[in-house]
Amino acid sequence: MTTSARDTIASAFQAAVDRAAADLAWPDDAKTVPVAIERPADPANGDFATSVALRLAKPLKKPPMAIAEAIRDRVPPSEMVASVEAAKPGFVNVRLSDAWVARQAEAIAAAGASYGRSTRLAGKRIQVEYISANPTGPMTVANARGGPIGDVLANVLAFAGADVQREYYVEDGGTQVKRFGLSVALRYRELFGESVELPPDAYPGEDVGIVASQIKERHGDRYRDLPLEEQSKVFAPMAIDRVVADAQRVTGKLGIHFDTWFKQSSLLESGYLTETIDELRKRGVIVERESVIFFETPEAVALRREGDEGWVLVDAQGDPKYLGTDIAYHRLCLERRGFDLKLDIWGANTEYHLAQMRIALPTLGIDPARFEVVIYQYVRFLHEGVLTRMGRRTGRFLLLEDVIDAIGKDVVRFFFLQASADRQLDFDFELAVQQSNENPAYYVQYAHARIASILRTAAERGLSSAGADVTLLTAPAEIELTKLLLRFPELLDDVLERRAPHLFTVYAVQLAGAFHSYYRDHRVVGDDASLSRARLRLVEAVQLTLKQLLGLLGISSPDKM
RNA sequence: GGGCCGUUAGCUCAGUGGAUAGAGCGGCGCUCUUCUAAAGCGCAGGUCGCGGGCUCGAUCCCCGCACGGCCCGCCA
Repeated sequence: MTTSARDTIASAFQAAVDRAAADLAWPDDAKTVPVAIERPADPANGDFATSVALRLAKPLKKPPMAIAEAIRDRVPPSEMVASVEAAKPGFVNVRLSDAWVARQAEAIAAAGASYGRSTRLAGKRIQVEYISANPTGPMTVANARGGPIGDVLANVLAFAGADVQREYYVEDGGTQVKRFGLSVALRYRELFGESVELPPDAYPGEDVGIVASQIKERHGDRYRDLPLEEQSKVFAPMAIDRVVADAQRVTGKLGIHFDTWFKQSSLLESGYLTETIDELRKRGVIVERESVIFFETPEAVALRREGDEGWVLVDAQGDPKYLGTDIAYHRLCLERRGFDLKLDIWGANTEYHLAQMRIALPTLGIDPARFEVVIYQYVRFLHEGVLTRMGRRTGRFLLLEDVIDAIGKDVVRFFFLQASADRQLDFDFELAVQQSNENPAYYVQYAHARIASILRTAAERGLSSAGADVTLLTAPAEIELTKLLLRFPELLDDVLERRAPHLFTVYAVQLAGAFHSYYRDHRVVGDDASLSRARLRLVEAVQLTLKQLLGLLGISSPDKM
């Protein structure tokens, strides 16, 4: 269980403001001003600061510096704080005590694998659903982006004590699947020398042909004389099984291991969609026109474009449509499967669907706060020198597995987690291969391996950190490095709060850089045995933090490189 | 027509109201008889897309515009 230094200082600021408010009889509206804590960019301004005095100046009608001084004088004394200052134009700056910081190196190293862990989400059951690519083709770099994002968020939630289930939703029940079956059937016929014409909505990718050949290898001409429609029906599930098996292999290569591969077809077979529609009907949000079942509320109507027929849940043939199925699926997870929260990772093209879901789920009495979605922008790739959107339906894509095989899972994961999900990514395969040895992922791993090397050397010389006196850590670089370690718990809070796993990579590079720099200038295993022990303890803390980070990122922590 | 995301160094990107805007790669120049040079240090490189506004203070919030991507299906 780890409380961040930031939280501790924030409480101190809050206490100081509360006391000032009481002592000086501040009016009530002063209490609405949040006591925000920030980290000054310039170390000359200390380690933490609050600008609350500047914000209070107007409601209190007093000069900000006077308010800052009043707050400064009421910050409770603490062994962790070396100084509290009021600074122009009205900041209150706190500097941590070097001695306290140095002692944290010991605390961190002693915490071991529990460093950063908390129980704040204990008892919460959370399903994280990610990737869930249509089972109609191989995993591409485009749909892979949700993988690391979802996986790392799942890791962090679990690290904070949540009971997390990782789910891959296999959408094997829809129209696209029928098309896929048809495309495979046509390719199957082609293998027997028939000349076939692909309809415009068929899948053009070569992977379809591969599935067809696999079926032919396995079953020969057994299905050759069936009518096309029959072939499509027979081949669709076979093809999907193959694709799902591939997805399991490829996600496994990425270090992603799902707890459940939930089939949409099982939901449909269970009758839960019908039951859900009945419930929606009871709640008065269903209309039927010409045998088509629509979801309809004033909000839904308002969102529709002019001329739009409505939101179809089930068509006139009785075939369930995506919105209908997805409402039932989410209801199943939140009402029957017992999750307190469902966190989905979706691609950018689902924006409209998300708006629909946000309207539909509350009509079933589901608290909207229990359904959260992280949307990520698309990955484009360089195709014949031009940036192209990937799409299986266009047959233009870059296979995830090829990329993993070429540059390794650690680099792939790191790459996807460097940019915020909001930002579109461009992937240049050639460049990625070319630069795979000059990669920030290696930079971070190398720091871990270097420390392992130091520890080996120490062991050879019979030296260990046992009984280390970390108060000997007084060099500025040692204090700075330890302060950086103290940011790790803050970072966990930020990643959780913002659902922003990319913050980990940014910090990891920063921490690795600080260590590499320290390494050059400070001999860890040296002539002075007590100083060596203290420094060993520090680098153990650094290594441990790196290991926690890499573990959360799902990247290996090598002892040798 | 409406909506969502983006626009920061040559390139890829951090920085979600604070004090002098950062990193990696690329460029130039240094540093290995050393606990791992997959590293370190230095230099060069910016009208934070443009124009307004709110604010003591804006790369960050609001409005407008431009550019790029995505969405507005009885596809998923």
